[in-house]
Amino acid sequence: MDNTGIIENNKTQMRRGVLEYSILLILASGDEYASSIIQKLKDVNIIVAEGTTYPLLIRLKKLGLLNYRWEESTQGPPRKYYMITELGRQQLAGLDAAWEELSSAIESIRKVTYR
Amino acid sequence: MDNTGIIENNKTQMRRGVLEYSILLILASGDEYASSIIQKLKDVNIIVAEGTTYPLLIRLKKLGLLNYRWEESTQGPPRKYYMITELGRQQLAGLDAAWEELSSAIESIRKVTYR
DNA sequence: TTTAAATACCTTGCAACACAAAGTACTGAA
DNA sequence: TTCAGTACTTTGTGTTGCAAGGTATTTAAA
Repeated sequence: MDNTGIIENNKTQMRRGVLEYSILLILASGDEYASSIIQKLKDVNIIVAEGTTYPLLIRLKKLGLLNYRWEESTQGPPRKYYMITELGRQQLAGLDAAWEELSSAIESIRKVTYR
Repeated sequence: MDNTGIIENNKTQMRRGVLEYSILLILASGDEYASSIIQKLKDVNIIVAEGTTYPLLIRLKKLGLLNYRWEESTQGPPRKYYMITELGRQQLAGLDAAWEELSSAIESIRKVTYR
């Protein structure tokens, strides 16, 4: 049995839960295109694949949390810059609360365990 | 479009990521049976369904992270007490690190956003 | 003795979604 | 005109949370 696999798999699971939240957070401080979002996440050790990010952005657009505009690049093909909508900001506030609730829940379980 | 649904769905996503971790944490401080684990999670506002918990415990058992023993109850049917194995404790240490990495990642993105 | 309520555990089918892999398209330099 | 770099997209697969429905045990009331 591959033990590192158990951990790796679980890191994926954890990442999963906060991906939408992270992306909304990033877009709340400025418009970005997909590759740049992926890079910003990588900078804080949240590794996410293209095949995850693109469909997710499309989904958030469909839900009305994001919009996008095309913008020329000086290097390479045009970029799809995503921006957060008013609805997106409202939802982000809810996710903020959800994150705080969750992390304080985990902290309280950890306290009991590592007394 | 049902907006509360977006949040609810995402809380589910977040929960998802930390479920195995929470359960290992709980079992690291003492043996418990499934209903009791569900209740302890509910106490810290992590709501998880039976249909999630039972298959998960079985999976963790198969992976060798948990074991169980049957124990009579003074009220109702016998209970399946789960206990964490040595391998489980090793994996838990890895999940601890993963959790700290993830939560500090989120905090650093939040700092940029809410300057 | 039968019925009901409480407790506990388990299974099935569905839907969501992360990701690897493969593909399309644009640009500029060799 | 070929290649490398950048960017966006789609398909298929595997995992897994959960609602719903089910089985089994115990105790107590009717």
